[in-house]
Amino acid sequence: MKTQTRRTDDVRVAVSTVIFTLRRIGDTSQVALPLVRRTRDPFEGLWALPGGWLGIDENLEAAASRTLAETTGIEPSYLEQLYAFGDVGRSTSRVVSIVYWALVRQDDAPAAPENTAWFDATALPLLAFDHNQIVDYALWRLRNKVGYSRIAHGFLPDEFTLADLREVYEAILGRRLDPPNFRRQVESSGTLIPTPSFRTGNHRPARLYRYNHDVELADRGPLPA
Amino acid sequence: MKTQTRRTDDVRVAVSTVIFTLRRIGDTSQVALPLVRRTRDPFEGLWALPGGWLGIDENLEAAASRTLAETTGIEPSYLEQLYAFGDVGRSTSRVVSIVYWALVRQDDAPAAPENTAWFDATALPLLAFDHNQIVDYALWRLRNKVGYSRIAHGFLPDEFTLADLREVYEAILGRRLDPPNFRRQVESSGTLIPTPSFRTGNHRPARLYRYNHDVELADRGPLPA
DNA sequence: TCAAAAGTGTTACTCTTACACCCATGT
DNA sequence: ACATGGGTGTAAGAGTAACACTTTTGA
Repeated sequence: MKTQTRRTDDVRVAVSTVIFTLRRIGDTSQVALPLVRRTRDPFEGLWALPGGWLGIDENLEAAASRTLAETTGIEPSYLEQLYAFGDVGRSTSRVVSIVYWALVRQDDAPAAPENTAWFDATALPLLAFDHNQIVDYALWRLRNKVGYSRIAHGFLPDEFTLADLREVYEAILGRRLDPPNFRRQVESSGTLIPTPSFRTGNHRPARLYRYNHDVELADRGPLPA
Repeated sequence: MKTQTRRTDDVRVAVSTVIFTLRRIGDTSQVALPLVRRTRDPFEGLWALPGGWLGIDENLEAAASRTLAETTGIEPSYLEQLYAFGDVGRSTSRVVSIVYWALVRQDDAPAAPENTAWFDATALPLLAFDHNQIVDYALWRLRNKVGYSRIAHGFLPDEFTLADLREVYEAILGRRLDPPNFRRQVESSGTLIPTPSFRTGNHRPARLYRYNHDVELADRGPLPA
């Protein structure tokens, strides 16, 4: 057969990662992500998700961690597989991209390396490949997951106030939440442990909380591997 | 470097599919899936998910459809990507498996080919590779998805009674549902269109319904590709 | 007429939402 | 003292679950 001249071995595997963080803009927060400017042929000059080829002795998640570290210089606070993209037409050669999504805390993020910049996740330019779709899908997953998991923790330091936590939710969901109801919901979930400390500021001091790591909160699904 | 002797090109891509159908056992239904007996070296003799190598000019979903057709001889009523498994140790050579899961209607399923058999999804033997984990994860997704989507339709013919539909739910969820409450829930969802026909049987005739394909029911997520 | 599934009605209970109101602090 | 965010109370509404009850058929 004619098609036998191109074999299975010609399919290459890449790993890319959608890395989310929270940026403070004025009195509110917004979801941001780092992109890398392409310096090679397909889509040269356009912004793209950080990624690279899968090493032969490297697990998928390890490859995602590696590209993440190369881009942001830090460890992710959360990392999960998003989807495998492998349509024939999505690149000039045949590439199957295993895409991960991750959360990082802005605090411990050093300056972005050369050719890397952070963008507002809700107002991206035209990206290389099908990366606009991929980011949209990752954003949808983030918004969805914040509703039933402790994913917001990935944006917060060890100790935080309920207002801090609520601000994370508001930035992800893109809408304001009622503070009294929010308090009761997270309190009744049993995932927060109150500390003896308060954060003092302009007004009444707010109690600091930390996450209860014992409560696994049915993090949804017998996550494979 | 030493590791440069084995390159990215040595990673091969396979596609496997978890194919669910409903089998009638006595007066109840159970979820079943086809497995293929391995005839080659890694795990020879054990049962495994149907699958094969990704063709160079073949989309991921097309590869899943192909292996599905080779195993069951029919088109799936539903097909969705499950997860990409790619740990270094999961096979003797380096293989990244893109796994799909699918639904087929038992009616139009011909006899299983050589070396293929159908198993009760909740009582599987030891399978090759990490396929037990994979099936567990697919089952979890199926049970989860039945709660918020019209996935049950994938097991039913065009016209069906509310008892038929409820039986699908009960088989997937593994528990009995209250018929009156079930009726109201599906009726209020607006996804069903009553037909003028009834199914006559031993007792009071039951109205036949069909799915309303206009209602997209927020099938959860800007599913990529 | 009787068994059994089809289908309707009703009530209790939980969860969500909206919002009034009090508390404690820095200025 | 007062503005402001921290924190409590409460009541209306939606959604869920349990179950009594009526309807319609074949045997």
